[in-house]
Amino acid sequence: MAVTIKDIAKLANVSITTVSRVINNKTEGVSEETRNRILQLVKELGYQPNAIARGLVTKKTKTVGLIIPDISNPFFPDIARGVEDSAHIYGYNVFLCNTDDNLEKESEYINALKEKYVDGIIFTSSAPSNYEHIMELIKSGVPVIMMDRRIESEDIYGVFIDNYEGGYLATKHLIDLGHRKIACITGPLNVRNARERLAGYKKGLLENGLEVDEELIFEGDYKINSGIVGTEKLLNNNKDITAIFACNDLMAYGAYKTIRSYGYKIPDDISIVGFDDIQLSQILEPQLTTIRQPAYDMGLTAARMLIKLIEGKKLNKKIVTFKPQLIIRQSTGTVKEEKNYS
Amino acid sequence: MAVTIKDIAKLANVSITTVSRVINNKTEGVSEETRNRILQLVKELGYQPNAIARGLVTKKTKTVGLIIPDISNPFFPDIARGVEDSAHIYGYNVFLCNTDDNLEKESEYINALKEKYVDGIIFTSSAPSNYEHIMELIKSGVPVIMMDRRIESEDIYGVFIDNYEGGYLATKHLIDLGHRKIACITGPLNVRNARERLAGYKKGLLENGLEVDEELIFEGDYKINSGIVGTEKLLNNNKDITAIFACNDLMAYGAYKTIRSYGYKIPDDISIVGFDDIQLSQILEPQLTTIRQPAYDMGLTAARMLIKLIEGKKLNKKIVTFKPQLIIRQSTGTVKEEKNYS
DNA sequence: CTGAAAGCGCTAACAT
DNA sequence: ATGTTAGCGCTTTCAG
Repeated sequence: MAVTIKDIAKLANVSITTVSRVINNKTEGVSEETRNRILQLVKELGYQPNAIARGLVTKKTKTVGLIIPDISNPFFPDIARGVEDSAHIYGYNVFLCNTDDNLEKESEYINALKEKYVDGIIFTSSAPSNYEHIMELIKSGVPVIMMDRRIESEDIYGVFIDNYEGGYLATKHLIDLGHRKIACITGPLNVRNARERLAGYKKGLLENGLEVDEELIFEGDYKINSGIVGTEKLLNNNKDITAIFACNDLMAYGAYKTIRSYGYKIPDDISIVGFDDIQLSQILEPQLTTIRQPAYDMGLTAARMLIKLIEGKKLNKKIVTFKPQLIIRQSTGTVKEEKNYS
Repeated sequence: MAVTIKDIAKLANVSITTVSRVINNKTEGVSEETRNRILQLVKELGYQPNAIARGLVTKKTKTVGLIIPDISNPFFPDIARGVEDSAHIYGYNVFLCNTDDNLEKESEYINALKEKYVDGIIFTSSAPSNYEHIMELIKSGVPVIMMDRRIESEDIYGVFIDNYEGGYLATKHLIDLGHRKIACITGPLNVRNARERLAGYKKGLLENGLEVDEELIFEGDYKINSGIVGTEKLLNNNKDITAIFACNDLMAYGAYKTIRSYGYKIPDDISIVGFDDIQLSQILEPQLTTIRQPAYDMGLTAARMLIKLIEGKKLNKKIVTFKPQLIIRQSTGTVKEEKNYS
């Protein structure tokens, strides 16, 4: 068996309390001499504190849970990295949980994490409206930071992005370039951020004297394929579209594919704006113009907030909303005259 | 405080032992009647076992660690997902740890995970040759599965891919298409898999009567930028290159960039083969021909092996080596006559 | 079929 | 400055 506090105590001829004190850097109550003696032993024997035993008495495990839909979705690794980096700095480890937007799995993980006494949870829930399990979790006393996807409740902590503003920015950019027939491929509209991005799109249109044409709106699901299918539909029904706002980058990639297969050029024939700015959007040809979400920073912030909460510190704000940023690259351009007047 | 086994025992008028028995589904030793009474109480009170307390006595935590260089590197999310899925099936949770190929961080995480009594660890180490900390970890009794990057020791469990074969496959494909001047952008050569891919490349050349020209080999670091820089160097010094084997997809993307900025066409002027087959390689235009590593399956397998090990079951093989697969897409083509004879 | 008791390794009053 | 003691919530002999 591994060496314990008891072994050290015996060898140092002190009580386990004393050993515990020096292990935990309790400043007072131990003479320099005994402290050194113990530290020496600790090193010699390669003593490692048993976090499980410690957790049993302190009720703190220095462990947090990160519940997300899917780490293979390119939007999440950066978030996860931010969370983990931040956690690591403060001495926490993070449990990774993938729910596939499945409510049952969400509940399963919540239970598992509670049983393992995580100190807190960062949660990107798919729960569109049905978030009792989350409220219950919060009520049970576990600190929770909601992340990226907002639930309607007011009584939560969270890190989000201003999706409305993002949708607006994207649309405005397109309008500024002269586009008038601007289609929108939305996310799944039961998810709040999808509705917000769409609302931003509509605002952009309206504000510039353009009408919202439902024919130009296609409800996707944030996956590549719906970008492909959506663009096909849109293009087939509306020959005069000059621009598409895809509500995430993945669907923008799908749009690329369809547009190419139709023999159109980006941005000469059709401009595209995405949303997220995942790493590969800069690699694509042409590089994707998109609305950047600072995923890494959001992860960093969420973890920092969570740990403050855990450690009983005050938070200035319960909700941090990041500003989205328009990143202009090569997939958007001015409207070609011929098309404009055709 | 949360409800404990004790509370249940009191209310059910039985000892905690009995409660423990039904909680743990010990088949024998409890009458149907008491069992039901207890189960009823468990449900009513929302009892959740305390995994920490349990862990303290059983020395098992149903927890594993996953140590990788960087979850934001697109190669790792699929692996992580495989590991997590597999772990979840068996009731384990996984700690995500990013080391940035930093030996110190590796050791830090090893310590943290040991203190938290993880039942086992899946490890992609950057340790090129310097892997004492890993051997020590293994000696300390923690089951470890090495993953993706092989260390030289024989006395390990691991899940790898046949990198040699992969390098060979890539090169052979290019040769079959008529290429003779084939450059190679390698990974960091202190990493074994990079050396193996390079060796496979050389074998392909030699086997077909071509010479290995060191001028055509550039040592990269698996990151995009080294693909950019490497391709520049290669192209500047060797005007007659008709193909490049980039030892991972990320560097292939870099090569794309440079080749385009030079005004060349892929694959008409230069063919490219990558390695990994990360998700976005199908989205790129032209779609990348590459050597596929089944990342998700590798993760799945590693976790399954680890859990078998943890649970004391026999493993048929200590090392599982996956076969790489050539995925022919659009970035490779036959050599153009003019170029061939110029 | 059920229970009493010990103990996992540690922290935290409460002495001294 | 140091030690004694209780106990965190659970599993596990060992008895009955």
